[in-house]
Amino acid sequence: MRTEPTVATSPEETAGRVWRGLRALVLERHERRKEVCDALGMSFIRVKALRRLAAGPRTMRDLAADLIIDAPYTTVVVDDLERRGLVAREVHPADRRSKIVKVTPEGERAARRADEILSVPPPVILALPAGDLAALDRIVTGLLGTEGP
Amino acid sequence: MRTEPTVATSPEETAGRVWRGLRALVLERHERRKEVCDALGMSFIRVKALRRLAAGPRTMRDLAADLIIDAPYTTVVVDDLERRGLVAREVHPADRRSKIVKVTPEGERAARRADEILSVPPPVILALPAGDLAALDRIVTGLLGTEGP
DNA sequence: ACAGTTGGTTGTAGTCGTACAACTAATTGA
DNA sequence: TCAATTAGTTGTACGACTACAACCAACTGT
Repeated sequence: MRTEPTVATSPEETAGRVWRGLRALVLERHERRKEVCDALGMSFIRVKALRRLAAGPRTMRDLAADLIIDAPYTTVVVDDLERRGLVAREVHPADRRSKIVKVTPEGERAARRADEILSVPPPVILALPAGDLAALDRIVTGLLGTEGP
Repeated sequence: MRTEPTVATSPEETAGRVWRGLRALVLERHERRKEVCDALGMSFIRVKALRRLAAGPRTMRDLAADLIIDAPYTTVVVDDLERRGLVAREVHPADRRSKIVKVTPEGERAARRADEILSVPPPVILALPAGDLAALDRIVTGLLGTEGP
């Protein structure tokens, strides 16, 4: 496998180019937000909330922290999802102030649908030679592993 | 260099995992929008407009197409950038209806500043082994090349 | 027991972006 | 020449998100 630099040699420069490239790929060429929002008929923050909740029930407080939105707006978002029958609030057994928000079966389906849309890789990635795809897979997995959760 | 799949073997599955990983990396872990907006004191669409114009003068119409916003809002955005002294409108020599928008020297500086912020790669990418970084560079460059401009 | 804190809700106000309608000025084509 | 089109501007209305203030109910520590 060729590993010579594409243009520049300095690691900083290369890393910068790689990063700009990744941003272009994800943000400029293959943004799927509109697509999911249209498909589910809701704003992206609601989609994010739904997917987050599908990953596991959470309190309002934790959901707010995950989405980086404040408590009042979390109420608005969850109210809306609840009205649609996609999530349900339950009182926390150990703290009656707190609510645990769970996805309903229908919410589960909607979240999975969103995941599917967001997961569809752009054709260029699918068209990658097997070796490159495997290398990319290994590197990206590593990049995610060495960070946060 | 190891090229064995990280988990699954099917190319579709691998491509899906890679794509989700790239999205997570760019959108969830290292979103720089807020940072640039704070630094330049303007909304992200204005930053986008400025960077686009810094890449070369354009008519209002073309700028609107680039940013995927409608004509009236383009006027609002360019008005704002012009009030800040970052861009200037000139009448198109061959069509007096049309305006050509150019960045001023100050606009040029602001755009470069935005580029710098957006280009700073996350530490994990900088920490990549030289071989992986080179491979990533080559693959990403290829991915961008096989698509649009 | 009770002051202080926390989880959640309600309401209000402001910004940002989207979508139209309506208009002027300039250009184009029959 | 003149109707139709195009480039840009102005204005208006709306939805989505942000940020506060104020509030209630429930919990905590002393």
